[in-house]
Parts: sequence; structure tokens; C-alpha cells
Amino acid sequence: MARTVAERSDVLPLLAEVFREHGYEGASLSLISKATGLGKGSLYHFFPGGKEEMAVAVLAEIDGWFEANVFRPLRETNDPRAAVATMFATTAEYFRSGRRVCLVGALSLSDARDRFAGRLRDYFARWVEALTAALARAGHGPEAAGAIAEEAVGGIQGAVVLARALDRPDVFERILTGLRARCLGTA
Amino acid sequence: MARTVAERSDVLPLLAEVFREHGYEGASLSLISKATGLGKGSLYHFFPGGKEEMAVAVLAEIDGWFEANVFRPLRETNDPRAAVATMFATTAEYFRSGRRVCLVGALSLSDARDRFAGRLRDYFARWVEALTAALARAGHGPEAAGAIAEEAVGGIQGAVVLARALDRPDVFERILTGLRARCLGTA
DNA sequence: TATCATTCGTACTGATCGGTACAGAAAGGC
DNA sequence: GCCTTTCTGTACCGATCAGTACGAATGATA
Repeated sequence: MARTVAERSDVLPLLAEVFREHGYEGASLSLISKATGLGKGSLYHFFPGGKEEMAVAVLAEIDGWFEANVFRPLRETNDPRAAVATMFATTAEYFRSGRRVCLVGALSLSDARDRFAGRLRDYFARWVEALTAALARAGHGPEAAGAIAEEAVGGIQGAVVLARALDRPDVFERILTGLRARCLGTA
Repeated sequence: MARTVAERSDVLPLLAEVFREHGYEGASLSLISKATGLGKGSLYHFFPGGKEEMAVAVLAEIDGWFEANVFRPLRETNDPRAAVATMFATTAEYFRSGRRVCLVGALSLSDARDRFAGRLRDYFARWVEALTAALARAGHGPEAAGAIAEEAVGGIQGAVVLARALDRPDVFERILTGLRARCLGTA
């Protein structure tokens, strides 16, 4: 049979898009097969655990991407204010101004939440922690930094929901602008 | 056969809970049947259009509840600051501090969004408009009122996502407290 | 060219999906 | 007392679900 992909990791972005668009339950194997161009044989070869293993792999890749591009910069930068600003720009681009759903957030609202509870909690907890640390280093008081970080991380998720429901990416941009100002405001 | 319910509206809250917990795709007729105690015969008697009609009816009821308990008070009150404060208290109770999912928001993130796009957009648009009007009457400038309203409505949705992912209702409460302060702050 | 593990398509399983058909029981009018 | 309308359970439909089995094609090695 014809070879289509060399690496399991090659299909993860395609897989992620299917889960984002259809959710965990809605992402049927036939949809996944169509989106990846892989038959069931290949799919179960790469992911013996089936759909659940596919979702875990996708979540791990997303987690790794945010760790490298968002969380770590927030923790390790020498210029926390610039790092916070970069975080908003990076996430706005990643979520395509609300046109792209946050898979972690969407799973948190679905009945698949319990299945992946630990990973979902971990993702958001590390995001809030990293942002809290950056805000504290930027001059916010310890308790205010945590509260603002929660408001910002939650606010980004809410911006995705609202922009998608209203079908208005400009609403996403405006909310993020407000959140950024709140993070960088009184230091 | 034994009669179980008298009115179609009696099953709407049960139906809503099934959709909230399992999403549109995940709410199978067998789950719905179990949750409502109604067989398929009764279900299709009340909702000839099947699942889609059930979801539409549930959305209409939710919309009606928010219109009566949240949107209209914001529009018609003589004390806009008190009305805004009441909105936060009412929604916190309705969403049970993030333990209960917002069905409208969850559907907006799912692949059922297109099916109900108009209703989802309408719900959030009216919420933002009503809150904008109240904030303007409370003394905010016209452009600031709109921006804060979007941030607040989105923020509530994000608070549900975050509190549910972290399994921490206190995060929901803290975020709402911050949003309320932002709405009532500099008037 | 022969070998061999890896990769892949297809056919299949049993279960469940949303929806339909229909017979029969309860309720209400008379 | 019927008799009509309103409700309700159950059996069934074709389609699709996640997952398994397995043979065939492939690419690397030799």
C-alpha cells in the first residue's frame, strides 16, 4: 500500500483541527480518516488506544507548544512587561482572533472533561502560574497578580466564546486589548 | 399507557441539563429518554422535529429566562449600578459558580454552532447591548461602556471555562468580583 | 533479487445512533 | 356507556459508530 506519512507527529496538527472543529465525541473515525488521509489500519497502528490516545497526543502537543511559546517566556524573560505583551500577541495569532477554538477550553466544557481532567487542569494552572509570576515581577502585588492572571486567562477563553458566537473577530481583539492594558496598567 | 407529564414545558429543564452535560451531539435520545422518563413516542409527540427541535426549545427557554431576569432589568432599571451588581449575583447563582456550564457558550464552541448560529448570536448580542446601556447610564462614556460590557460578558463565559477546568469555583467567584468592580469602578 | 518488518486498505463485528410506525392505554366530551 | 383525541411503549429501520482482523503492498536491507 502507498505510504502517506512518515511520522506519527505529522498527523497531530490535522488531528487537532478535527477535534477542534467537531469536539471529542463528534470527531468520528471516518472524519479523522478523511482529514488525515489515513485508513483505520494506519490510525490504529499509530494510536493503538484509538480515539482517546489520539486526543491525549493532541493535548500533549498543544501543551508542549504553549509551554515553549507562552508559559516559559513568561517565566524566564528579563522583561516581564514585554513578555506579557508578547503573550497576548501570540495567543491572538494562535486563536486566529477567535475564529479558532481553544481545544482545551472546549473540552473543559464538554462531557469529555472528566476523561482528560488532569491534563486540562494542568494546562490552565500552569498558564495562570506563569502569568502570575510575570505580573508579580512587573510590579503587581502578590495577591493582585494572581487575580489579574486568572482574569486574563479566563478572559481570553471568554473572548473566544464570545467572538465565535457573535462571529465578530474584532470583539476578540478589543477584549484582548483591554486585558493587556489591565495587565500592563498600574505596575 | 401511564401518563408521566402534562406539559411539554415540564421536560425543558431536564432536557436542558442533558444538553449542558453532554453537548448537542452527545445528548443521545436514549440519554434524553432516561433523563426525562419519556419514551421515544412521547418525545417525538412533544418535539416532532426531534433533537433539533428539543435544542431549539431549550435555547428559547434559556433565552426567555435571561431576558426576564438579566437583560430587561439592565435595560429598565432606575438604578443602573444596582442592576449591574444584581446581574453578577444572578449569573453567579445561575451558573452555580462555574459548576454549571453555559449551554449557549458551550454550543458556540461546538460543531453545533452553525445549526443554531442565529440564536447564539442573538443571546450574546442582547446581553452585551443591555449591559452597555446600563453602563452608559451609570456614567461610563459611550465607547468605554461597550468595551467593558464585552469584556464582562466574555469574562463570565471564560470564568465558567476556567473554573470548570481547574475544578475551582472560588476562581469563578474571584473573576466575577473583579469584573463587577471594573463595571462599577470609575463611573 | 530475496527477505522482512512496517505500513496501510478493506471488510467485518456488535453496538448504538436518530427517526418512524403503530398498537394500545388514559383522559375528556357527550 | 361509548368514542375521539391525546399520550406512551416497543419494535423496527437504515446508517453510522469504535474497534478488530488480516492480507497485501511497500521500503529498507542485503
